[in-house]
Amino acid sequence: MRIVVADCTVQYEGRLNAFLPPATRLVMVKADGCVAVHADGGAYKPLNWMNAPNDFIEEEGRWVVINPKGERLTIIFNEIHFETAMDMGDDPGLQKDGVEADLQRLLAESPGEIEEGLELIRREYPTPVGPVDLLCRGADGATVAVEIKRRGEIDGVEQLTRYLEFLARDARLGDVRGIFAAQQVKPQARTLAEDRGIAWVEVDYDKLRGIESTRLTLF
Amino acid sequence: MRIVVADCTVQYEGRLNAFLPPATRLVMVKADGCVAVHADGGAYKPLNWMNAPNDFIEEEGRWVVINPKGERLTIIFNEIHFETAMDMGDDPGLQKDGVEADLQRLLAESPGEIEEGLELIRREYPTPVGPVDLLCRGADGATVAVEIKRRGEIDGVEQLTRYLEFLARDARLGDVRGIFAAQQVKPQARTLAEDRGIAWVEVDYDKLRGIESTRLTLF
DNA sequence: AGTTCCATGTCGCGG
DNA sequence: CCGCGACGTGGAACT
Repeated sequence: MRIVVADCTVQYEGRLNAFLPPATRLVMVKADGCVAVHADGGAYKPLNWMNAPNDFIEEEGRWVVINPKGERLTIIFNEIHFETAMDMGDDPGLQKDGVEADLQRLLAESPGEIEEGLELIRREYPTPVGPVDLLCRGADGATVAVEIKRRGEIDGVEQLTRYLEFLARDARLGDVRGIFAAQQVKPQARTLAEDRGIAWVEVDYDKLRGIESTRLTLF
Repeated sequence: MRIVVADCTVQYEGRLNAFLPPATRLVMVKADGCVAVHADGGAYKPLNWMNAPNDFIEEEGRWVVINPKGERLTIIFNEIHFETAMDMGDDPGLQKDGVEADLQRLLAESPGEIEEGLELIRREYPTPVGPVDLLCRGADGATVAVEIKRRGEIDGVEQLTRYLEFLARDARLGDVRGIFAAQQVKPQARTLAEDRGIAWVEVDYDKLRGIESTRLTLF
């Protein structure tokens, strides 16, 4: 990784055009060739950047970075205050727990936590407009499409609505209804779901993880 | 801005849990108190971060960063390879051209580029579910709602559908139809639009900008 | 503060 | 390689 702190101007021409007037900024070049220009504030996002892979033209006081799509970043260095480079080696990467995939897996193992008596038919049931997270059978005999989100917002309800439109056309499935399951369901999403006859339910991730660990202990 | 290059492990507990095994990384602390942990690769996004504002507890070989929502980032430094700090001052900020607002402005000036004979009634026409980008009159006399996106995807069609539902109830507007305009319209968005009787069109930003510069030259 | 919507979104997976 | 959906989405504008 290479780090330069300098007074510079920056121009980006690509998906849009953007320009940075002269000021002191940090320019970071990573081992994979990506470039980021950071101000001393404004969260983790750089003011300007180019993702790898890049062609890198280095001239006196001027860098031109071009990617295969023809986007171009030009950095003009007025004065360099500080510069260093170092080798950091590969990174083992980030381990995550608690994303939507984890939630879906836990609910597939315990569909009864969504609704009493619910049983899984299959995960990722395909439709022409995308896969239904969980296709289930309800205690009432109906086919139940479950859409799972970490945060339940209006577009999740729209998504489930589209699935239900298509599932309803499939005579083999019989009666079809929908359940919108999320760790948190926003008020507007509740309203829209209810308006469309879709049930919604908030699920407790920690409780599900508890159920899983109990199950793993048993077997 | 403060920069530390160190062998470290990092843990985040908040909206999810995430863990970084020991490796050499760059830790950046900006003047506003935000923290970012970068590997030497993987685009501009840090592996882990905390946005400002933060409480910052600095102990020997260990930083704990806590935000008002109770999310927590813990960095344990095994070995520090390099450290520096510098004052970079305020940044004048980024100037952009070519975002959705610019596209909307250009299309408002040249609605005929969306459809032959189209004339603007007004921009940001209000409805109870949000403003319609452009409300126009078609050559056929119909009222035309235009939704503009840089990249036309399925949500944009949903959005326009909601507007059309409301506009259709307003008797003063007469016949109402919709056009989905974007620099690029994705296949699924095309399909959904056609299914709902909504026209879609791809527009050329550079051509529009050419038309504008011609117009500015003329007057 | 809460909500909505854009973004050079980025990222990862599957066809 | 493209399409599609999740993301600790972030961030800004507006209520």
